Amino acid sequence: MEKSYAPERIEARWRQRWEAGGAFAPHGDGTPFCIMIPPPNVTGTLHMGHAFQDALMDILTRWRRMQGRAALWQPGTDHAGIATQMVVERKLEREGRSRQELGRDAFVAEVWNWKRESGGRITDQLRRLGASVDWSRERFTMDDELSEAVREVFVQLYEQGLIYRGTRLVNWDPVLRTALSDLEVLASEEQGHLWHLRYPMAGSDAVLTVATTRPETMLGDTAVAVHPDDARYQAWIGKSVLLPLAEREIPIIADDYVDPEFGSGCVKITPAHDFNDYRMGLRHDLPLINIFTDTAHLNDAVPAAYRGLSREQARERVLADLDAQGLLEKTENHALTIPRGDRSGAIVEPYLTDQWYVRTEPLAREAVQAVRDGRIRFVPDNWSKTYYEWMQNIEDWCISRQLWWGHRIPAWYDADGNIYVGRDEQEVRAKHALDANLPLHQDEDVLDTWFSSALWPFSTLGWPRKSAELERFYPTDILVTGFDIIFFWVARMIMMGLRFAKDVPFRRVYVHGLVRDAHGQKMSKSKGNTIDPIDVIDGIGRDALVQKRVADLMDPGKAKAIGRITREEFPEGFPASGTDALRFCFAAQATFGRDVRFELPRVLGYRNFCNKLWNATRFALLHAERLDADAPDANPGLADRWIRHRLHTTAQDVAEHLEECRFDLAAQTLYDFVWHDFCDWYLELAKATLAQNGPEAQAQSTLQTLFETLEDALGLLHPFMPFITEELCQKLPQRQKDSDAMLVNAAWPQPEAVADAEDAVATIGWLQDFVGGIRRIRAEMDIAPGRPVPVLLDGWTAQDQARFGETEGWIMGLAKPESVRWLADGEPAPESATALVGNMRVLIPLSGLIDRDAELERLDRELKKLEGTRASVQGKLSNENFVSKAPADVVEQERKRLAELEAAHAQLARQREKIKQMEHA
RNA sequence: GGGUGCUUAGCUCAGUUGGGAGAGCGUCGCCCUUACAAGGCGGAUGUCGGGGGUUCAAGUCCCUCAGCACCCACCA
Repeated sequence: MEKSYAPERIEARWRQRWEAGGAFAPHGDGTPFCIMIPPPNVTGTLHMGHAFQDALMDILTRWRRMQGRAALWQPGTDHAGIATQMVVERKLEREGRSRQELGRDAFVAEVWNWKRESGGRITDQLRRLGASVDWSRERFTMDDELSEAVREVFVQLYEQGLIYRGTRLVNWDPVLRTALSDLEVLASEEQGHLWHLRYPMAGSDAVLTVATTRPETMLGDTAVAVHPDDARYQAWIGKSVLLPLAEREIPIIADDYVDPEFGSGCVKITPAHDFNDYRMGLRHDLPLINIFTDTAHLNDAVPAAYRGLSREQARERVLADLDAQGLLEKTENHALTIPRGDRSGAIVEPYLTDQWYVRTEPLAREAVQAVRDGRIRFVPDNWSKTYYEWMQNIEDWCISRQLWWGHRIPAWYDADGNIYVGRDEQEVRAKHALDANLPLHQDEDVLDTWFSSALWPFSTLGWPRKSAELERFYPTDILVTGFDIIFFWVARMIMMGLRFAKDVPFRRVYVHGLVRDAHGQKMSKSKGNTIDPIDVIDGIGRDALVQKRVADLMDPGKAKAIGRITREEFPEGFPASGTDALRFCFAAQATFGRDVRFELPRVLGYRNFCNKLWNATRFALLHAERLDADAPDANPGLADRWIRHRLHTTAQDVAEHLEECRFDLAAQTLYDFVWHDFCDWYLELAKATLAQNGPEAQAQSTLQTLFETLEDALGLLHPFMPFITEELCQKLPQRQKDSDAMLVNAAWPQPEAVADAEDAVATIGWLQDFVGGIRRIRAEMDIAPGRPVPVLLDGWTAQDQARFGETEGWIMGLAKPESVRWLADGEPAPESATALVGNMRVLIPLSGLIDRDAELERLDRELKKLEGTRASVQGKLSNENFVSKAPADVVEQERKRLAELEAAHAQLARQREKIKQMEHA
């Protein structure tokens, strides 16, 4: 066995063997357990967020599988409409081609090609993480079966009156030239201006001043509004102004919406290009004048001079022209929120179009109820508040997109514009008894990507067929996802699941935080602070890392700064940490309600943990030959009982934490057990036992405990660190017999409770104090660990003697005293350094070894600490209220504690006095 | 304007129903002790953001202020 752990040597082998062995398909007839992977973009690459999320899902899946559940982790990818279309369009652009040039069919074929080429990348990366998804069930949102589910849901919703086509203002992305849902629009706080424009009164010399942040839209104004109670404008209501430049007369109306305090108290109304104005237009029956093309250039509805200008050009031109006419009163700086498309970054334009909508209110009502009555639980629970908040204010969902990549809307039109919705053209013709010669054309638009994602929990399982998988695995057990898509995805899955699969899609939703960089910054390509999880696993050189970060930057000017910062932060690049260390790191960081900062040193810490585990196994294997499988069961020794008890409680705690999705606590518990209990103490104790010439039965008991504990620890760690645990487990002597048995298929360890654990815990604790005391004196007095020192014991009890009798061999091995002598009652001790074990004093005589002043200083420090604690306990106990009101057991505990503190203090004080006197003598 | 979360050691974070402030990393000292120097042993380090309240007792519950972050929202 290699002296050090080298992850790259073991991971590929096990990935291959697990998959070949069909380990990831659900098997057995245990209670089903199912997790749906949030399908990543098919052409995307794995980022830290995925790795984090996938690590957690895999921990749950592997754990449940080991518990005997028929576990299915359903994999697959999403077609990601806009994102994928943009990527392919950009690729075409580089090749000097364009989507429009190709035409729809050729373009879609091009995207499929792209998907075939690059679609395997993210699934390969998922494999690298050790994700135990059932690859045989991999799905894609545009698979035939899933597309069928999409059409089925669309048709049924339409028939239920929950899908309709409507003409309204939508969020229009003029760069992508498609409608967007509300969720795809992000508000960004930006610095702008507030322009005060003068609108002359019709048939009068007076002017009305309106304030606006978008002067270019004035060409589409169809009214000016004031507050009905605003004294300044009472006389004007009902009259009209002459709209400058456009030379149209528009009315002055009164509406509560207007805030008299803001600007001039007078608002221009552009119903076709502003959501508020649109609503006001409806209230006052105002005409709508659309002045934009779908690329946000001015159209023919404006005077010839402005036609064809972009929004930006139009603004300048309008302002200049107004100014020239003396109609620009003033310009103020003004901060405002600007809506931008989440993909393109373009300023979104409210734009009047025909789109398809889902009526969400009835669906949302059912979806809220499912969370209210606990059929779905958010973990942590506070996310349910966010969910309610949104669901109660939900707007209808615009589901049509003017894209080519996606599920085409199953609606057909005849020449008269009649709409026919159906599963396919044939069905539509049959259903509406349409003549075979009547020309029909299908809606050009595709559905919002999230429409098919919303069906994922049941479409992947075979719906609308009543498949066995659907029957077995739906509702799924838990969804693991980020808070950023609660609205996009989680809420919509709940709505669709309840309506079509007739039950909740999952029973719990575990919401994790965002993975940020070490400084708490969001990772992004443009900031140049992204970290590829695969690079953490395999390691990457500094220069390669820099190169990766500066490649394909939107703003190449940033390359230099990014390079500098990267070199500074990672002068050595990343060392290879291995998948297990990365996974364990994620688990350890997965606490509730907090984003996680990814710090390389922490991963390295867990790589060291892997190495520790590796070497602990190596140690055990050195003794494998001595293990006699046929040895009769001996009475387990003290240390054996102690470690078995610790193993038992560890296993229980880990399972409890996992039930509650406290991955951090589970990981911490395992880390502590393996490193501190098993390696630091038990292996050292076992070493001593095995080295001594004691009875062979005792050695065999130790060996049995050693190997069994190690095997169980590997089992408990397996969901977190699948590769190294599988590798090490195979090497254990008890595993050698059955070479086909893999840990991935093993049962979750359930170590037995130890009957007389209390005694073992107390005695080992006593031993730890004893050994620790001597070590501390050595360390502080600069006595080399190997140098033998005589030890005297004073103030001991029969119990101390009994315990020493049980642990003498270990103490001699671990603390290396030259000799141990029990002082008789009243026997004078030489001046010594002191440690306390309970009330017994462990003394190491000063002669020649110990610095008297240093020991006095040390004692003073100890005494001061004791005095501080003592004072606080005394304070409590001398408080009558505490004694009378606190529970009796708490009071009793404090009394006991005070007695202990006082005894300890007395012992040390006595010791100090002694040294002091001897000094004077 | 509504809503949520965070503030604990130099750094990153645990601290479950109120009852002796913890871990990892870093740091300091000693040690290449035959599983592991990616290691061992030991040490130091905290007005638990500020203020107020409830309580015998508050990092933990309540109020308030401050700072940071995020989400939602139609003020031109």
